[in-house]
Amino acid sequence: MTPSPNPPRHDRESVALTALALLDEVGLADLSMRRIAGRLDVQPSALYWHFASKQELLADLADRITAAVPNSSPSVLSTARGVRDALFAHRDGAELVLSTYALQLGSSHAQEALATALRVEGAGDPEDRAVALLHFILGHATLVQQRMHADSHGALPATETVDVTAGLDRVFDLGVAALAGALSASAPPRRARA
Amino acid sequence: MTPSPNPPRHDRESVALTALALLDEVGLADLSMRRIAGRLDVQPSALYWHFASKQELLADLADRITAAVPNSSPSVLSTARGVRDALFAHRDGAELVLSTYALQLGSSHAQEALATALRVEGAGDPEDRAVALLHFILGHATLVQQRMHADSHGALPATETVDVTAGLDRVFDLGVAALAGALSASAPPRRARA
DNA sequence: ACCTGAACACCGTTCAAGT
DNA sequence: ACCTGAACACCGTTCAAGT
Repeated sequence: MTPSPNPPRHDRESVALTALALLDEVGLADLSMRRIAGRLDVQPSALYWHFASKQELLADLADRITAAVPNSSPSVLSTARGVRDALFAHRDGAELVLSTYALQLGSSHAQEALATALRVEGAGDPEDRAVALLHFILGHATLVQQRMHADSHGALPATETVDVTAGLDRVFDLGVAALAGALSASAPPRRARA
Repeated sequence: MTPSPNPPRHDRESVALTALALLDEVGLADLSMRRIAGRLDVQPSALYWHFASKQELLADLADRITAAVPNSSPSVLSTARGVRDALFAHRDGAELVLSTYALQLGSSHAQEALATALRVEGAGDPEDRAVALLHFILGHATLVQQRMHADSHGALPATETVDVTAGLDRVFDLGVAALAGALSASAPPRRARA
C-alpha cells in the first residue's frame, strides 16, 4: 500500500536551484559538491548523475544568473546596469560568471543585449564595443563584489567604506559612457574635417 | 667537520619565486601549498613559517606580477598594454591579480601608472578613469587568458581560434581608446555652451 | 630561525551495487 | 531513472617537537 519506496527526489533543475540558494548563503569558495549534496539530503556521488562535473554545475548557475538580464532596455547605460545588477543579484555572481564565461563562444545573452542597445544608439563597431563593455562590467563587478565581501568581514580598514562604494558607482557610469560613445575610436581620425 | 647539518634552506623570496615558476607550469588551479612544498623538498607545513596563509602567498605573487609594469610610458595606450602584458607574462596572471586586487586600497602600481599617463594626456577625471581602465584591463585579460588556456586544451571548437584572438586585440585597443578619451563624460553637458 | 611529523577537517570524482 | 557506500587521491592549516 505504501507508495514506491524510492521515488526520484531531484532533477537537474532542483539541484541547480539548491546550489544557487546555497551560493548566496556561503559564497563561491565554500560551495562544495559535498555541501550541496548535504543540503539535498543526498550522497555527494548522487550529484554526478545530474551533472558530469562541478564545472558543468557552475556553468549552469552562471547561465541562470545571466539569463536574468532584461533583454531590451531603453539605453546602453540601463542595459549595462541591468547586466551588472544581474551579477550583483547573487553572492559572488560576477566572479562565477567571469570564471565560466570563456567557455562560451561569445554568444551570451548579456553580450547580445549590449550589442542591441549599442546599435539602437548608433554607436560604431557595436559588436566589438559590446565585448569591451562586457569585459569592463565583468571586471568591475567582480572587484566591487570582492570589496564588499572583504569590507563586511573587516579585512579592510573600515574608514570611508561608503566613499569608496560611491566612487565605484561613479567609475561604473564613467566607464559605460566612454565605451558607449558614438565616436568610432578605431577609425582614422583624419576623416573628421570641418 | 661537516658543516652545520640543518642550514635554513629557504626564505620568503625563494618560496615566492619557486611558487611563481610553478604557477607557469601548472596554472593557478593546480598551484597547491603541497605542490610548492614538494618542489622545494620541504614539508607543506614549512611554508607556514614564511607565509601566514596561501592567500598571503598569492598576494605576494600578485604584487610581483604588477610590479613588472613599466612606471612611465609615452601614452595611455602603451601604459595599458604594459599592464596587460605584465598580466600575460605569467600563466593565469590576470586571474591571480584580479582575485587578489580587492584587498589593496586602490594604491597599486598599475593604477598609478595609468593615472599618470592619463594626466599627461590631459584627460578629465584621471583618477576615476584609471580605475575604470584597470577594471577593463583586468576583466579583459582574465577572459582572454582563460580562453587561451581552454583553446590549448581543446575545450573549445578549434575553428577560427586565430580570428577570435585577433578580434580580442581589436577589442582591447578600442576599449582603451574609449576610456582614455579626453571628453569628460561625467561633467554636466549643459556647461558646454557656445 | 627554520623545519619535520602527525594529525584534523575537509575536497572532487569514480564505480560497483542497490531499488 | 536515481541513489548509496566505499574508496582514491588529493586539499589548507595547526601544532608540538626537533635542530
